[in-house]
Amino acid sequence: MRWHGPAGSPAHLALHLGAREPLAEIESALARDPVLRQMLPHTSGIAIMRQDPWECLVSYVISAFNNIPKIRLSVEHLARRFGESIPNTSDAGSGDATREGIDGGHNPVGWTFPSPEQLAAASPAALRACALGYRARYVRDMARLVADGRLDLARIAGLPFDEARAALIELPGVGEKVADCVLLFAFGRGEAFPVDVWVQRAVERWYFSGRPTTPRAIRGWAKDRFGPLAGYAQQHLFVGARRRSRTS
DNA sequence: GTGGATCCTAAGTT
DNA sequence: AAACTTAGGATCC
Repeated sequence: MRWHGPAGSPAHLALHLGAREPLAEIESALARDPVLRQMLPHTSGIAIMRQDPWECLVSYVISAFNNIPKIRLSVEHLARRFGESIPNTSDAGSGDATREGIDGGHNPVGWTFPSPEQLAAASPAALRACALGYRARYVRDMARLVADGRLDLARIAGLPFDEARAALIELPGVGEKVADCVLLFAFGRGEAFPVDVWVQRAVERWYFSGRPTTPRAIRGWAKDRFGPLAGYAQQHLFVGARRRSRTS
């Protein structure tokens, strides 16, 4: 992981993990929604992380049309092959309970996530060896954009929501869903509501009485309904939908 | 119960 | 708008 400040300092770790989020307050607000009120006993405790924008961007580009075990594998490969080893790391964190619905934990303790410069310098063949498939080109192209100074994620972070979203969507491999993930998990824009297949199914089933809808319509609906807590609502719906789908 | 071949699947984007 | 890489999971011998 790349930290915003002094590596591993408790304050920045807490920020990264979303540990300072007022979860009780957030969840009691969400519980005004009947669907979420019923869901919360099963999903309580979700915190939205504040990820490094670059790591977040790459991770979610890799996530498209992919499955979670393989996403983990790819991120781990990237870190091991192109990142820097972190000396003197304890194993703290690896045995921790998984924070589902959140991209944390994809990068194993032991290596930093590679910088844009490190990935820009990687050969296409070496990137392919990270099991990225056709996404390898997206990762390399984005790395070059940042390394060359043509793309400034910190600048985008400061733009108004819609402008930042539009700028992200310009990037190779980034569509609306991935852009919303970066807005939510890296830029801390709580009004972002990433619509993936799970969330779409959940909203259609639990709010639209089974009527098919478009991701665009769902985003508009979510913004109206949940406002600045849309991202949190999305996480609870995502986790709830996935838990329900598993045989148990 | 185990091991391997085969088929299907997957946090969307182009 | 059909096609996309490829490891993992499911199913079936």
